[in-house]
Amino acid sequence: MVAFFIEAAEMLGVPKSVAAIYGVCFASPEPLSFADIESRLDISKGSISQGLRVLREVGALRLSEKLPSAVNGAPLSGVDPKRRDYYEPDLHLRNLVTRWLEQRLAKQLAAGKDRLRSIAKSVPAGSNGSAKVLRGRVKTLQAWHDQARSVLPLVKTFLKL
Amino acid sequence: MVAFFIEAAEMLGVPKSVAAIYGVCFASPEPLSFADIESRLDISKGSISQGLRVLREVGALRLSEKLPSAVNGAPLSGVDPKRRDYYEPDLHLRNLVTRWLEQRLAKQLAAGKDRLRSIAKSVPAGSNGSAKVLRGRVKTLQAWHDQARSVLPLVKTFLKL
DNA sequence: TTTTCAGTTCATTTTGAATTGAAATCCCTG
DNA sequence: CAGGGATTTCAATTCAAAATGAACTGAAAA
Repeated sequence: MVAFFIEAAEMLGVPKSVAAIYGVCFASPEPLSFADIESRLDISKGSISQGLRVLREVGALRLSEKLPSAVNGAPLSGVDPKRRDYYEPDLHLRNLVTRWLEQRLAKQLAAGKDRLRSIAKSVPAGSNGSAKVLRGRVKTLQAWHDQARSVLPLVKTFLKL
Repeated sequence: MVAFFIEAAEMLGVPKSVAAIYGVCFASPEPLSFADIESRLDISKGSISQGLRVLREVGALRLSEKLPSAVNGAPLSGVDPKRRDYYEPDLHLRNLVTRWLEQRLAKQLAAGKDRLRSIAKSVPAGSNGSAKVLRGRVKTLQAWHDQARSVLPLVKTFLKL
């Protein structure tokens, strides 16, 4: 399961450790504590702390209010559970993906739009061959860019159904 | 223009140098030689050579058969053009994007499918709370995965119009 | 044939993001 | 409020991907 998330994350440019943390939490029926994660993942405390922060910020994990019940009779080691935070996945992958699209794609597309505008302005106006070619190129870029922007909401809509 | 491509590339996980090379070629009305690229980009020969190879392999650039005509009266420096290769952008951006989707996304999604299947098999069958939760999680994952797979062709279609 | 130039290769270096680990901080509890 | 464990912080380290550049290849020119 962890591997599954790591692979997916790699493709989206999310650090492995973050993916792994989300992975173990997602794969656990009971909320996990910091220590639980540490013991399952062979990752430094520092990374875990940071990873948890990111995941909380993004809304991928949330603090579970109810303490994990001692499932299967296992009495939850000897530690006082009240002193730890327990994390569980916030189960709307949908929202995660949407948010990701929003952040990485939408932002970049917006920036690109401005840049393209200024590029367009700087293209020579002449009617000789070169100028024509260049204007054509810019047009191509703009067309592609517009398409990308119009696909975005489409995808978002689709993922919501 | 180069910056535009570099930004886009960063998001897709393409090396900067490669994006830059494509950028200058895309931005030039005349095909460019190795030396032209070198002079415009402050990038080492090695990187240029490798970048050109990648871009050729991917079909993003092609060798131009016609030598660049001495445009604007500029007599094309003093060098013998016959000894150089000249590159011009080839694939429509559309196709580039499609190909990228095909390679990175489609491949990963296919792999994920198998992995998910084997995950599903390994989930305990019991009817206690934990088992139920776990089965639910796997279901969620599968649903999400299916959605992703169904969005892909949609996007491809859309980008073709 | 020798020379010269265009381009390639690949071992090495650089770079920057991810990770670590140890010190600092927080906060519960006696 | 002191002690101590849980978490955070952040400077230093690691590590993989990317870039470099010197040595090499091969083809054309002299």
